[in-house]
Formats: sequence, C-alpha cells, structure tokens
Amino acid sequence: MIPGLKRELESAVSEACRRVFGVEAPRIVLETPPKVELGDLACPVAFELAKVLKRPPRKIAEELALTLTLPALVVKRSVEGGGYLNFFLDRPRTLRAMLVAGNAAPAVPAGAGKLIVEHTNINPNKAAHIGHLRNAVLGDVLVSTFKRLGRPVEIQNYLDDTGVQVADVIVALQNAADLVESSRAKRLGEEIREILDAFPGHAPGVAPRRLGDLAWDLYALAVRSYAADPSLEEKRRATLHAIEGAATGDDLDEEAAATAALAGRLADAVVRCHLLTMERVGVNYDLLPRESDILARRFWVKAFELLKKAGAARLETEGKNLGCWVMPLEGAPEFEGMEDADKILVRSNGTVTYTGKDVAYQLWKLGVLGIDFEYEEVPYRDVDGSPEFHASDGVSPLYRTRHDEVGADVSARGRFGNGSHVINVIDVRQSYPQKVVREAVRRAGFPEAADRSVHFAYEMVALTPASAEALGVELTDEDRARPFVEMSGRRGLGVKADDLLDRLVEKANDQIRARASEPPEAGRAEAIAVGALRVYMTRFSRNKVIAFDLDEALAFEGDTGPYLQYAAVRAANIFRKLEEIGLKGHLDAAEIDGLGALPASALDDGLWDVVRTCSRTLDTLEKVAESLEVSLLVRHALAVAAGFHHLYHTHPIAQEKDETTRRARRAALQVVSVHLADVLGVLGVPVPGRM
RNA sequence: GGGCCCGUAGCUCAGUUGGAUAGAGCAGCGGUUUCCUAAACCGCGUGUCGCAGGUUCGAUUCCUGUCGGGCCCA
Repeated sequence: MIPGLKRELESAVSEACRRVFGVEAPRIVLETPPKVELGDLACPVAFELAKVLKRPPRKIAEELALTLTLPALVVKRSVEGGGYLNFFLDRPRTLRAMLVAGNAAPAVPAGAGKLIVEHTNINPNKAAHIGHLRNAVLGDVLVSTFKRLGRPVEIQNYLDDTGVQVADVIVALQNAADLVESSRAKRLGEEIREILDAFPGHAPGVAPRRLGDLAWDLYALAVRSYAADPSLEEKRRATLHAIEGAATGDDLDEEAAATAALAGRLADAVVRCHLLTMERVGVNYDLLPRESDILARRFWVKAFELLKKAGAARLETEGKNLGCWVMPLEGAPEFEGMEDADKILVRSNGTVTYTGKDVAYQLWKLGVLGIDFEYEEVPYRDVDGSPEFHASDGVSPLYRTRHDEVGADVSARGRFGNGSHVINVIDVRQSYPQKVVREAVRRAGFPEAADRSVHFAYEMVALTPASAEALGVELTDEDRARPFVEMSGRRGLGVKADDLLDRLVEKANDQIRARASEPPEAGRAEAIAVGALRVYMTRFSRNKVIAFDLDEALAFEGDTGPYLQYAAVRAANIFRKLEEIGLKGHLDAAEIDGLGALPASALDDGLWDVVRTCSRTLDTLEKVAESLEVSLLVRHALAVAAGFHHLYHTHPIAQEKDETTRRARRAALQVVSVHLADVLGVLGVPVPGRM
C-alpha cells in the first residue's frame, strides 16, 4: 500500500479503541477484502475486541466506524460481514501516490549488515539436474528479494572439490578397465580426458556441457562398480587421500600428485559446466569458496581449537568411536531421543569429516573464525579470452577462494564473508547436519552467531515412476508403487538441467513459429524457456515435494512463466500502439501529478481491482523476506498478470474515444506495468520483446 | 525407536497467520478474434478440507490422538 498509510490507519484504529471502549487495541491487522466492492483494506479488529468486551463484533465495528478519525486518503468506511471494518481509498489520489512512489526501495534500517546467501553447491563431478535448479532458483529469488528491499547481499556457491564424489569419477577415469561395462567406461574416460587436456582452454568442437554429461554417465558406472569390485574402494581411499594431501600441502609421490592434479582439473572444468548452466537461467554468484582452500588455509585447525577451548569437542578413549574427536550432543534439547547423538568431527585416522569442514566454513561466514582466505578472479575464459562469468552485479569479476597469496588478488582481501546474517539454501534432507553445524557454532562459543544463521530448507524434486522409466531407468516393483522416486546422481537417475532447458527452448520455438511469420529475434525462445522454468521451480511452497512432470514443466498456459511474460509484453504493446497512432502513451510527471483531479467515476471497480492487487507488491516482498517463502511472490505475480489480462479485454485504451477515460486507463496500466516489471525482475523472469 | 514434512475438486496446488459464500491452474464442455497478438478472456463445480476428539461465539487453520505417504537420524 502507500507508504505510511498502513501506519496511519493502525494508529487511527487503536486510538478509537482507547477512546470508545477504553481498551488497548490488540495487534491491528490490515488485510485485503476478497472483492473490490468491499473496499481496499479490511481490519478484523472487532473480532478480537469481541472477546474482551463480550459484545457482538458487528456492533463494535459499527461504533468504531462512526468515531474513527481517518487518514486523508481514505474516503469511506463501512462495516462488512460479521464485523469487518473496511476502508475505501480515494482512487485518483491513491493512483497518483502509487505512480509517484514507483518501485523505490523501502528505507533500510541503518547499520543493516551484509546478508550471505549460500546456494547451488553442486558436487563438481557431473552435470546439474533439476533438483539443483530448484536450489539455485530459490536461492537466486531470495537474493533478489533482499536486494530489492535494499539489503546488501553476498552470494556464495560452495564447491566440494575434495569430496568423495569427485574421487569416484577419478577412480573411474584411472581404472576404466576394472569397471562394469569397461569398454563404455574407457570411451567415456577417453573423451573426458581429451576435454580436460584442453582445459582451462576449450577442446575444439566440443560443446561446453559435454563434460558434465560424460561425467554423469561415468560416475554412475563407478558407483555400480564398487559393488562388483570391492578392491576399487581401496583405490577410492587412496584417491581421496591424494586429493586431501595435495590440498594441505603434504609431500606426495608422483602418482598421488598426478591423481590430485587430475581431480583438480576435473572439478574446475565441471564447475564451469555448472556456471554455464546457471547462467542460462540467470543465476549468478559473487564468490566460489572451495573446500580445498578450507583445508589449505587450515580453517579446520582454527575451528578445532575454538571447539576444544570451549570444551565442545572430546577425544573418545573407549567405545566404538575410540580415537575419534566427537561433539557430544546428548544435552541439547534439539537432539533429544537419539540413542547416540555424538557427532564425529575427526575420525580415528585423523581425517576431518565433512561436518567438521562445514563448521569451519560456517564460522568464517559468520565472521567469528578469525582467519580468512586469499582470493582470485575465476579463471574461466571465453574463446575470445574475455571472462565468461561476472559477479551478481553483472560487472564485477566473479571470485573464488585461493589457498595462498601467490597470484592472489590482494585487493580482494577481507571483502568476503563476515556476514551479519547467513542463509544456507540446502534441501530438507540436510536438516540434521545443518542443525549439527549450527549447534557446533553455538558451542564453539558463539551462540549469538548461531542465531544469525538459518537453514533455508526446501523439499526435493523427485520423479514420478513413469517419468523415471521414460528416462530408461529400470525400476523395481517397489519403486513403481511409490508416489515418486528420488533423483540420484549415484544411480544416474535424474533429469539434467540443460536437457530440460533444451526441451523448453524447443517448445518455445515451436510456439513462436506457429504464430509468427517472421523469424524471432535471438534469445526470444530462451527467454520464454527460462521464464517457464523459473516459475515452475518457485510456484510451489518450499516444503512441497515436486514430483517432476514433464508436461507440467513444459506448460506455457495458465499459472506459468509465459503467462506472466505475455502480460508484460502486452502491456508494452499497448503503450507502443498508443504512440504509433499519435496518442499519449506513458504518463509524464506532470500528467501523474494531475491525476488527483481525475473524477472517481473514471476508475471503476474493474480498473481498480488490478491497482488494488498491485498495491500489495511491497508487502509481498517483505513477507517473502520474513517467511522465506518465495512462492508468495510468484502467486502475487500471477495475480497481477491475471488482473492485467482481464483489464486488457474489458478496458481497451486505443479504441476509447473519451480522453479522461483513456487517461485513467493509461494510469492504471502504467501501475500494472511498473509492478509487473518489478516483480518479474525479482523472480528473474525475463521479458521478451514479443511473444 | 526418535525427529521433521505432506494429506483440500478427476490431476497439480493456494488458502493473507482463528473469521466474509473454501479458491486458482490443468484436464473436460460451450463461447469470444474486421478490435492494444487467442501463450489471452468469458461461462459451466455439492469438495466427508485424511479420520476422531478437544479449545473457541466461530477451526481447513490451534492442541491431542490416529491412519496413509515421504524424508532424516539411530
């Protein structure tokens, strides 16, 4: 609503409560009535008061309505339903106020620190699938919501470049002959090596994403092979040892060093694939922190010191965890009911668990670890040598962490981390480890830091048994009876992000061809595809499992991205057409200023309904920031678009003869355009020039 | 065994934090284009809000239990 109006109304209502009934008003809620005819704002305060005053809510509302001192913008009050106190705004002046306000960011509370949002975090050993897309798009929309609200945000995409999954592909590359389907494994391996040999340049004639696809298949082969040949497990251990040793600067023999180098190149090259995929859908980052650098910079050593000093880590001298450093969790209420709540931080062989590294990283993000990374610009280059990726502002270089100052960009020191708040976008299956990390931060002596971090948990993207089988995966009868099956990189079971995007682009092109004679401008089909995808990924509540359905994902009608885009395109077309036929299009400042003089009758209910919907944009953004429920924004966008499409058919402008009516409609249209563009911008739904 | 999530129309989902006649999209049927692009619009809906209790003037919403499905920890 209009900035300030809400507060004015709230204080007017509570003042009346005190004056009329001598009671302190309960919290004043203002909602939007279900229909325009019922007004612009509704206050259910009388229902609350009915409890205290022991009188019928409707009577209370009527008394309040009579004596209320109203803000200037409110022209009428009424009592509706069982006791709603409703307010009607001065339409011309409200419209003017909304156009004057535009989409200015609200005032940010002074001293609001930097928010760090961590998302994407795909293991760099295979192509991204649609589950990763949900993570990235949710994270990205959260980021833009906060940015839209004026908060400084830093986006981090954490790379587990020293993990088991990378090691698995390396084992497969180096032992292709020992894998199941060894001839296929060899072919995959050879092609992967060719691509890696060209990296950090580009293998000529090879599509950039080819590596992700090959690694996807090889990884699945590797996983299957462990079961068939247990000796491979030993090779995996050796590989991991080599990778970690290289990161921590151990003396390695030639073979181990070569293995680690290969792993590094694989991870680097696959990360590039992921960045390209994410760039396709408009997702970007500011920093890529690497696990190898957490090891190299001895983050864990520091975190471990803090934990030991605070008495939060204990060396087990007996039992099954003999020789391990654990964090005992029995006492914590959150971990009640667990038989063995102790979390291993350091294994008896001296290696740090994933949790341990995560704790160190989390402490760093929260600014309490006490040491920092070095940084460098990400080295990925286009064929012409220009940087392939930028930071989220679109111009700054994208950075990644570095283990030492040799070759590091010293000007970047201290620029990253140290967030006043941290949001980790990780699916709900990681709730337990996330809880452990948070608890570790608390116990390391930083309870207030722990309170500044939240786990943004969302449900997974799964496949319907039918769609899994359509991908050629063999399912058990048990799987077939399930409502959905989990995607699994290990099983090679999943829909790759780029494949889905290709299908969307293909379909968009078909649709474009079906309705236009001239060939579309470059990027039009891609824009539509991205719009469809982003809306599909965000329109469900985050705690809902998405059972992926290809037809649903490919839908362009109804509650979809193209529906939103079409509204924006049509709105732009109207202004263009108006100017073409010599009429005024957009309102200039003077015309906006004069809107207050418009007769109220020019803004009928049909027209006003849409404006009323638009008035909730800022509230919705704030609600998204508070609840971290991104789908609220999508639904708001759909409501604005639906309102617009309705208006389109009922309130023509170019054909309208009366200038005043036209002006009223143009003004309403302009409000809708501004809000639609605003919301689509935050959602990352691009608007093509035409549809 | 413990914890978390889901259950609303044939299907996929909303439901403004306990209130107005429980709403959208899809699918189906019918209609709208000499008009700012029909990716749109208009019309057509009797749903045990999983089930049973409880709190309340009022419960899809809160509490307890229970059934079914999913995830995580052990």
